[in-house]
Amino acid sequence: MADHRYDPREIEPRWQAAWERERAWEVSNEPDDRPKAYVLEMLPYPSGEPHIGHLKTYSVGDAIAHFRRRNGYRVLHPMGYDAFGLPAENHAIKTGVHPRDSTQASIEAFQRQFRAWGISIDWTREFGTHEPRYYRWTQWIFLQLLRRGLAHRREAAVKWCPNDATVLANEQVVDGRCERCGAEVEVRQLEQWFFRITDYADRLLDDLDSIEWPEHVKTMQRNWIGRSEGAEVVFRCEQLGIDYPVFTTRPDTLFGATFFVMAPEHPDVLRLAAGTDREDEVREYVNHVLAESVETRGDAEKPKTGVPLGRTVTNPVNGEELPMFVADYVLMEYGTGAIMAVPAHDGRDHEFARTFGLPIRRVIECGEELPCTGDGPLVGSGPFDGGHNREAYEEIVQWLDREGRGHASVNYRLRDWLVSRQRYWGCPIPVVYCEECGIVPVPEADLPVVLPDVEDYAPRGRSPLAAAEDWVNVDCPACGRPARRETDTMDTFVDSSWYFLRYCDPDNEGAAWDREAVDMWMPVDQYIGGVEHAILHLMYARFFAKALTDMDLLDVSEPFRALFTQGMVTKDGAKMSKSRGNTVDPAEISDRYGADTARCHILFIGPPDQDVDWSDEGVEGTHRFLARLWRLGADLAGEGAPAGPPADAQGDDLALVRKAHWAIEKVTGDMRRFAFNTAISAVHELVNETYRVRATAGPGALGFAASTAASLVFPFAPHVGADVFDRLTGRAVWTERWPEADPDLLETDTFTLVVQVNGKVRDRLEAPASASPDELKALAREAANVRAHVDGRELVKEVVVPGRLVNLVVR
RNA sequence: GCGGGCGUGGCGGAACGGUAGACGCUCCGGCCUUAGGAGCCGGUGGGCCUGACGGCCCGUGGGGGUUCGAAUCCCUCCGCCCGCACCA
Repeated sequence: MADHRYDPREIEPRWQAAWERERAWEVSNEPDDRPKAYVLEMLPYPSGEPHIGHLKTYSVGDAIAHFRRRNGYRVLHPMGYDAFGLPAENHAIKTGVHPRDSTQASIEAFQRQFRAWGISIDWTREFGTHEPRYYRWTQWIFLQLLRRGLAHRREAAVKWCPNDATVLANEQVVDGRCERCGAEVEVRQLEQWFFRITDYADRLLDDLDSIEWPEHVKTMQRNWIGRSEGAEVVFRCEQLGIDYPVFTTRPDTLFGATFFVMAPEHPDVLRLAAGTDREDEVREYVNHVLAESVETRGDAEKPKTGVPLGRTVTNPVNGEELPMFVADYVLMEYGTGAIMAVPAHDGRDHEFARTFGLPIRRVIECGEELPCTGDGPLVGSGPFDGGHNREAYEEIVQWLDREGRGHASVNYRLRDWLVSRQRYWGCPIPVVYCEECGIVPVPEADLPVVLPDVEDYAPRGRSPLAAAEDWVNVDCPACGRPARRETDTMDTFVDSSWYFLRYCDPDNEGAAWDREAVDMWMPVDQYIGGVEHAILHLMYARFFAKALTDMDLLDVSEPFRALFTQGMVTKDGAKMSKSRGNTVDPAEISDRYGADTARCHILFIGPPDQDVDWSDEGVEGTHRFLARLWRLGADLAGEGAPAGPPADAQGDDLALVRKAHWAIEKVTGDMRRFAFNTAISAVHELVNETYRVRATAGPGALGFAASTAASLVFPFAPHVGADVFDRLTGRAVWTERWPEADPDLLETDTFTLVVQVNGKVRDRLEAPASASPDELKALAREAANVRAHVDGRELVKEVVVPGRLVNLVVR
């Protein structure tokens, strides 16, 4: 007789040991006859202990991995750590603990938790991105990009975080602040390493149509790439004999241009003003703007400022001389850093014109007040007058092209990816600077360039690596003369842009991956992670896949075929944070209730793609449910109940067997659409129903219902699922084929016919499933409560929905 | 400002255009028990009529529309959330 207490502390380690012993989740690279499925959750950044968000991500991913396995797939489900990064380094600055040590401690905490949660991971493929055996190949990829011209070094105005003393990628600046530490970001002119992600802008945009991603994530990526079609138009400054091209999306408004504006960073601004009476004023203005924080500068609400340059340019379409200005609302990094201003049809130009008393000339009759951006016939536009602006758009572009004054053009918001970081805890950039040879790549045979130990991690505006003199000074690989290593490290997003490839072949010492291994497993069939990576990581990884494919190192230009973004876990409706004191520690939950309860509950409380609120009361309910299932299984097993359904079940037996098949059908459908919350509800129903007929149903039906519940709950609560299934059947549920509902048992002899009169429910009655529409109508008309609403009125229509309802329309 | 999403009981949430509120939490009642914070069974949107069985009305943010029938589709307004934002 079983001990009748559900004891996860005994059950969970026992099954975890069994899975480890059997290497249940390991897959080899030897092909077999099963189709492959690569199920991957975004790799964790190891900092401290796992939080509740990790529990959710890996609970979702594990449910998918289990479901695929039991549907006959060979599932690759690996784990690793995104181990380089600022937090470990900042911690090192504060405490003196080497980032490697604090990172290692955190990795161990993650490993412990993931094992305690019973996540089905192939641990043989595990690695951290900070290990030389991994980052050797990150460096190798850098060299391949360098060779193809996709990595290059250039001076540019870049975002600088004064607190972290490093440059940042555009994507890491949020509202003018450093994404990591919140400090206001400055702009600095520095020479840095970039990846040419902009070369891939169109493909990054177009290929979104080929992948199964949430629409809102695709939209975010499209907006970030920000493709705009328009024209480049050349305005000439006759005084200096220089042509200034501008980008515009509105060539149709060219006759409405009344002035011309350049960005303060434009290299010609001071040169243009030189010698005019505006020279001092311009210099002062430019200095003032450059000192402004990105946040202040970017505020669209603040009043327009600017200074005349004392020069003019010629409008190519009508020969008009337009006064030139410098103003901070024009950005150097977009278009050409200069614009034609059409105050009648652009809000910002309008505002500027009003402030400076500049002419505003309407060129489109759109029937609205100025400034307007609507469509209509052109006016004041010379030969183009009267034509609709949409058509004039094309005609004007053609005219510009013919005259050699412009051409159709496309612009992107996307910038090249700035990858240098002046920080210690990252992957060293494998190049050497030689006075004779310039930038020299480290020979592939000399990789990895191992990150040296240093004493002082504090950033001083240059990488802490610069202090490691022994390491920095090397012989030039090309000419052998003394040279110096690059001391910047790579953005950690580089590390995570290819890790999913390394999982396919993690131990390869001769190459980043074996082509066959990667061709076999890639792409990732189901990727799971937080929506916070919708732009950064997901864009960079797509770029890498495309670049590597172009280099013939890979066959898949989209790395993640399907993406699932899970919502946040909140507490009391608010984001969890230590400062708010509303954190829920997943380790504490799984210690108290068991990992199954923790995992199952986080999936049960709401749709996994939405934000869900954690409640400490609610988790008791899930624990109760699992305990009920376990006790049911233990009791029935103790009574020797067979797990097979009775051959010709009747009465309660039949009803219960049907309920089990209903649950199979429901859970299977819900799994496919990631509706884990309703899938778990269906198992609740099956367990509840089994208890209800516990005294009257036969052991065969009861055993079948309980073992089916165990089988269905396994993807969410694998330990309980395995234990109950084993007790009832003696078999390993994880090797069992996912159950299939018997269509005959999903059908019933009768159904509840809902009868409506004028759309309102007036009665319900049991009707034979085989009844024809006419028979259903007849039944409906006879229903007692229906007659009270129908008698004495004219029946004008009868709507029949077979198997569901009849609606009688009366007047 | 532009783009996307959401709004359902006391709470989390269910509902191919077809029984609104599955399942869980909470609360209430019953059984079991020396006891029960254990377990098992039942009830739990609001209002009204009825002794009872049962019945009627209202109800998915507000208003309007399409439909035999709308939480679901369309229009409009309100509120909340997310992304982008002086991008020419």
